[in-house]
Amino acid sequence: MAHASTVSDDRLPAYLRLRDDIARRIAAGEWQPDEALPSDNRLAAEHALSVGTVRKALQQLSDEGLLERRQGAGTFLRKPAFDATLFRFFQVREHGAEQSIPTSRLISRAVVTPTKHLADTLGTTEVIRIERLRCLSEQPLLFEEIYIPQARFPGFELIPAEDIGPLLYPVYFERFGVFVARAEDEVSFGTADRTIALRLGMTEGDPVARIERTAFAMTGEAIEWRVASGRADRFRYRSRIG
Amino acid sequence: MAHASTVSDDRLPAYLRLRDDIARRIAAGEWQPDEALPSDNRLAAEHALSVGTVRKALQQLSDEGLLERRQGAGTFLRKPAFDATLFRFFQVREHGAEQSIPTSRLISRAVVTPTKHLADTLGTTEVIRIERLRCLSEQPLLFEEIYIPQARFPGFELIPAEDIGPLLYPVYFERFGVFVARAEDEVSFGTADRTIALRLGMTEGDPVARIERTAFAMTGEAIEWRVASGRADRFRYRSRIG
DNA sequence: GTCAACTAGTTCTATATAGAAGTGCATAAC
DNA sequence: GTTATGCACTTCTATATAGAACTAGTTGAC
Repeated sequence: MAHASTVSDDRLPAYLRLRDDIARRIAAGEWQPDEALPSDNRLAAEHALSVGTVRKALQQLSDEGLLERRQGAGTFLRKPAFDATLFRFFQVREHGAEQSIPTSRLISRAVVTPTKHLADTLGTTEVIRIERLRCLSEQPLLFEEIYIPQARFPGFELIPAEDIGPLLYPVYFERFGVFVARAEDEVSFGTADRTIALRLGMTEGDPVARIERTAFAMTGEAIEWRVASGRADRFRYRSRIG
Repeated sequence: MAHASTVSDDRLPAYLRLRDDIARRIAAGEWQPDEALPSDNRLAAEHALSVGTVRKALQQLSDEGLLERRQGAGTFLRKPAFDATLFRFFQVREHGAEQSIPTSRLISRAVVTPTKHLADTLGTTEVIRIERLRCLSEQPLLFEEIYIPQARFPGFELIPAEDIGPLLYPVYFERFGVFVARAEDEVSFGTADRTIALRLGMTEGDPVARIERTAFAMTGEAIEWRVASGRADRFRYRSRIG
């Protein structure tokens, strides 16, 4: 097989080492979304483990949301539900209107030198800066500055803009194998500076809501830092606790 | 034993029925925080199940955060970490100051007739309304209106104010056996009306941040609805996703 | 008194096995 | 053609067992 470039700690129990191994193979793109993995029995035979141990590893990956186990059918790679979990804020509060996904427009992409705070959180001094504007029915809603480490996303600034959809995390995953497992948001309130006012079509000093987000990979390292600004009077942020 | 007033569906697998049974006994206060539950072997014998099945039930409760399993020591009821999970917003953003828990002052408690929206979410027409003001070093920070169903919290309005600490969820749990398992927050920005401005010592029309929270019990029913308002310029809300 | 060794009891890991429950496809019946 | 039936295969449930890893208290040596 020899599919593992790095190897789990030998002192870890077998089911955890198997979990890590499968997680790596998922990240390496060995299976496509909705494609069935080998069955419990096959995996047990291949790894010389008992079925119970294999089940324990797969169950954990299923709990973590990477896999989906369908009784009678098989174990499938789940296509990450990015929208539901990581892109659920900023619903426009119209009267009866249901939330629709805003359109996205890339404004700029460039390699920049980060501030010290940014360099610390991303752990590198070479980052790519992305500016993006989200609109809903032609109305500018949200202006985003996004920073990602160049080492993990080589050539991101060269991807044709039309290949980048309204959501970035799928792009991270499909083109760079980087899976966003967790994120931390921080919501605060402020006023529009010159550039934000320009982008959002407001006047300087108007109230804006700001979301600072740090996104983490499964390994725990910070993968992205972004700050999004939008009109405060339209802002609505939902969060589930527990 | 006969400790179960209601009983799980017979069609459910045994490990789930056991999980429900133990969850009920926890809610009924059968064990104190940090007190050890019976061992896997004892539970297996008492319920005429195998140890593996018992372990599966306890593991699930451990995943849900109700229990804590310590190898070699036993299985313990976890004291709910209310502060960390459910009361972590509204940090004052001073320069180097670490966050400290604000003091709380109850302003009023009364049985009121709810609005239609409120009656729908709480599922009753008899609710108790609580007004509360949170301060940090004498500075008013946050004004809260809290609504709870009278049926689940009978006599809450009669509890001496000095018996109610700075956090409500422990009171819900200890005096009424209601455990807040989950909550949904919704953050938005607006302007201060007359009463809010009065409570918070600001002038009418100043920007305020608003957090609407619906809290749910383990059974899934809504247990509390509250709206908290605070100065927008001091506001900072943290949220963890994934 | 102090410290080490032992011990009973606990959870954790791993294996093996049997059958139930569900899926998807091929084949047969009509 | 359409509908059953059967079958191979999958995951799920439940049991049993053996030993490892760990905890907390007791006993014993000094």
